[in-house]
Amino acid sequence: MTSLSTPHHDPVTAKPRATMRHVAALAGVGVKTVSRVVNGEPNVSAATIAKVRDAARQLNFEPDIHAGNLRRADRRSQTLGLLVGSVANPFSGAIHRAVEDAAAEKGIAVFASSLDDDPTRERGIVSTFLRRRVDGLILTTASKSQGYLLPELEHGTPIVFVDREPVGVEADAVVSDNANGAAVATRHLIEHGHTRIAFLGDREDIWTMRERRRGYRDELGRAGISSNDAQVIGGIVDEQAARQAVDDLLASGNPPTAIFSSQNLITTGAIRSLRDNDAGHRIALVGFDDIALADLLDPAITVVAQNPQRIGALAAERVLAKLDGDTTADQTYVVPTTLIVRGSGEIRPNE
Amino acid sequence: MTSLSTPHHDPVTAKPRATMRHVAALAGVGVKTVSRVVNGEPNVSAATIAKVRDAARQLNFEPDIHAGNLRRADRRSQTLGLLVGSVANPFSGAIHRAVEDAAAEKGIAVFASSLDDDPTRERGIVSTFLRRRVDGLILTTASKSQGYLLPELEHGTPIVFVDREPVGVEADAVVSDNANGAAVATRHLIEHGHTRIAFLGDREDIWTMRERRRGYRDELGRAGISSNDAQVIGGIVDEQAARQAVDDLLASGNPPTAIFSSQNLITTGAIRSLRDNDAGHRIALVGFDDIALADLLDPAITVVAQNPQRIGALAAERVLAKLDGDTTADQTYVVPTTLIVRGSGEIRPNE
DNA sequence: TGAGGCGTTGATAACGATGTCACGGATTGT
DNA sequence: ACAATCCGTGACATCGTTATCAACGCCTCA
Repeated sequence: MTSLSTPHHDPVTAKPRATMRHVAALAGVGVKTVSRVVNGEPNVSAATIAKVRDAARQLNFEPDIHAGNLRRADRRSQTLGLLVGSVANPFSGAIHRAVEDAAAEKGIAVFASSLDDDPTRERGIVSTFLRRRVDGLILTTASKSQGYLLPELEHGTPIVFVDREPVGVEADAVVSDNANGAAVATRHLIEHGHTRIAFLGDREDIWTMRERRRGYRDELGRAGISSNDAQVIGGIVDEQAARQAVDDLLASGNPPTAIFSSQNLITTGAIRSLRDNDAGHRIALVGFDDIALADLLDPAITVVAQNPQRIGALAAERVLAKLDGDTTADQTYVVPTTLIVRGSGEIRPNE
Repeated sequence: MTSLSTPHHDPVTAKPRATMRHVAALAGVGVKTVSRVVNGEPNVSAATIAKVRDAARQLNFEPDIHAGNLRRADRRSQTLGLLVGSVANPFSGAIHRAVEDAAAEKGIAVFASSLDDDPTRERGIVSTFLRRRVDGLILTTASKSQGYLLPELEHGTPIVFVDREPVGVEADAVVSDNANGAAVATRHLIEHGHTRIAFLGDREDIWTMRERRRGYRDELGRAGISSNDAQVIGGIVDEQAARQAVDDLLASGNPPTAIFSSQNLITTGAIRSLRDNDAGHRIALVGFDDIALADLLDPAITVVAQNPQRIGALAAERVLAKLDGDTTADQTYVVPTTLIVRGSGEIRPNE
C-alpha cells in the first residue's frame, strides 16, 4: 500500500483558489493596489483599476473576508449571529427574515440557529458564533442566566435579546407585550361572560410563559374572579400534550367554559381537542400568537397576535446602530400585541 | 476640536480579546502548546493541559476559527451556505432546520439567506458566501444558469441544489417529485369525475412550476382530456393574486369544476376565494405542498405533500459526504410526494 | 528653477492561528 | 551502558489580507 491518500475533495482536480497575489501578478501590479481596487479605495488610476478588475474577473477572484478581517482596523466580519426558537417555526422565521433584510442592506450575512429551549444548546451555539467572530448577536435564550456573556459585552460586541429578557446582564431586549397581551385576552373572555377560564402554558422555566400567566392571573384578580376558578396547566411541551391536556380538562368534573392557550402549538393542539370533542362551538378559545389560516377555521380563532417582523426589525436595528457607535442606554423594547377577534373568543358560556 | 473620535463601539470600555498568545503567557507555555490543547492534539502532558485550560477559562478565550483556517491544512471554515426561497416560508424553514441539524452534529454553522426568486440576489448571496469561504453550498436558484459556479465546483467546493435543478452545471440536486406529484393530483381529480380542471401556477421562469404543469398536462393527455378543457393560469406571484385568479375563474362563462393549485400561497389564496364565493363545497381543490391546519378546514384540503425535512436532510448529507471525500457521481435525488386525501379533492362535479 | 505637494504605487510588517522542525530528556531494546 | 526511539515542547515561517510608510514622478508656485 502506498502512502497515497485522498483525505478530502479530490486533490487532483482541485484547482487552487485565486488570491490577491495571483491577481496582482496577472495585472502586473502590487498586491496593495489590488486591495485598493477591490475595496474601492481612492487614488488609483483608472487604467490600473481596469487592469485589476480584468485580472480579478479572469481568475474568479473572491477576496477572503476573514483574512482581511484579521488585519483590518475595524475587525468587522460582516456577520451576525441569530439564535431563535427554531428556524422551522413561523414565528422564528418571521424574525429571521426581518433580521436578514436589515443585515443584507449592509452586506452582512446572518448565521441562524435553533435554540429548542435547551440551555446547553444556547451555550454551544453562542460559542460557535463567537469563534467565528460575529459582529453582533441577536439571541433568544433558555439558560438561567446570561452572565456568561459579560466578557463579550465588555469587549464591545453588540448583543440584543429577542422574545425573552436576559438574566444577569444589562442589554437591549426586544419582546412582545406578553403580560398585557395575556391580560387583554383574559379580559376579552371575561367580558364575554366567562369566569372559569383555563390557562394552558408552556414550560415553567420559559420567561414568556411566566409573563403571560402573570397577565392572565392579574386580570382574573382585577375582575374579582376567585383563583379557585383559575385552572392553570403548565409544562405543555408540544401540540400532542396540549391536545391531551384539553381532553383531560373536558373530561374533568368541572370543565372550563373558556380556554386561554399561551402559545402557538398549544393553540393548535387545543383546537384539535375541541374539534375531537365536538366542543369548538361551546367552549371559547383565545390563543396567544397568531396561526396561519386561523380566520378560515370554524369557528375562526380569536388570537392575541404578536409582531415578529417588528421584533426582528427592531432587534436588527439596535444591533446595527450599536455597531455604528450608537450609545443609547440599554433598555427593553416592548412590541405591542393585537387582539384579533374572529369568533372562537366570543362564544359565551352555556351556549 | 481635538482628533479624538469614537468611530465605533466605545474604545474606552472595549477590552481586547484574548488570543493564544495571552493564554500562552498566562499559562507559561508556548503558543503552539495552547494550540495543541485547544485542538485536542495528542502528546501534551496532563499537567500542561490543565494549566492551559485554566488560563483559557480565566481569559474567556475563544479561538478565532478563521485565523486558524488561514493556515490550517484542510482549510475548513466549518461553515455552510444555505440559500432558500425565503426563511419566512415554512417549506424553507423545514429545509433549513434539517440542514442545521445535520450540520450542528459536526460543529458546522449555517448561513441562511432568502432568494425571493431574484437572480440578482442569488448571485450576490452566493458571492457573500464565497467571500466567507464556506465549506459547502446548498442552493435554491433563480438565475437562468448556474454556470458561474463552475470555477467553484472545480475548486472542489461541494454544491448541492435543492428544490430546483441547476442549469449549466453538473451537480447533485435534491428535488420533489414535481411532475409525478402533479400528475397524481390531476389523476385524483379525474378519477373523481372532473374534466375541467384549472391549473394555477407560479411564475413561468420557475423550474418547479414548469415541472408541475408538465405533470398536470401529461396526465390530462393520458386521460384523453382535450387541452381545450385545460385552463392554465400562470404568473400568480402571491396569495392575493391567486384569490383574484380564482374569483375571475368563477365569474367566467365556463368555470372549472376542479382546481389544482401548484403552490403553497396559491392554495391558500384559492381557499379564500372559494370561501368568499361560497364554492368551497362545490369546486374540488387539490394543492401542491401541504399547508398548516389544512385538516381542520371545511372542507379539509387535499394536498400533494412535499417532504422538506427529507429534502434538507438529504442535501446536507450529500454536502457533508462530499466534504468527507465521497465521490459518488453527481445526480438528481427525487424525494417522493404524498397525496393526502382530506375532502376538498374528493368533491365531484355538479354536486 | 527648485522646493514643496500631491497622486500613485509597492515593499514590508502584522493580524491570530497552525504546520514544520528541531531540541532535550525519558524510555526502550540489546 | 549506549544507541535508538519516543514524548513533550517551543521557535519560526506561513496562510491572505490590510496598515504603514517610503519612493517616485509630475505639477504648482514662488
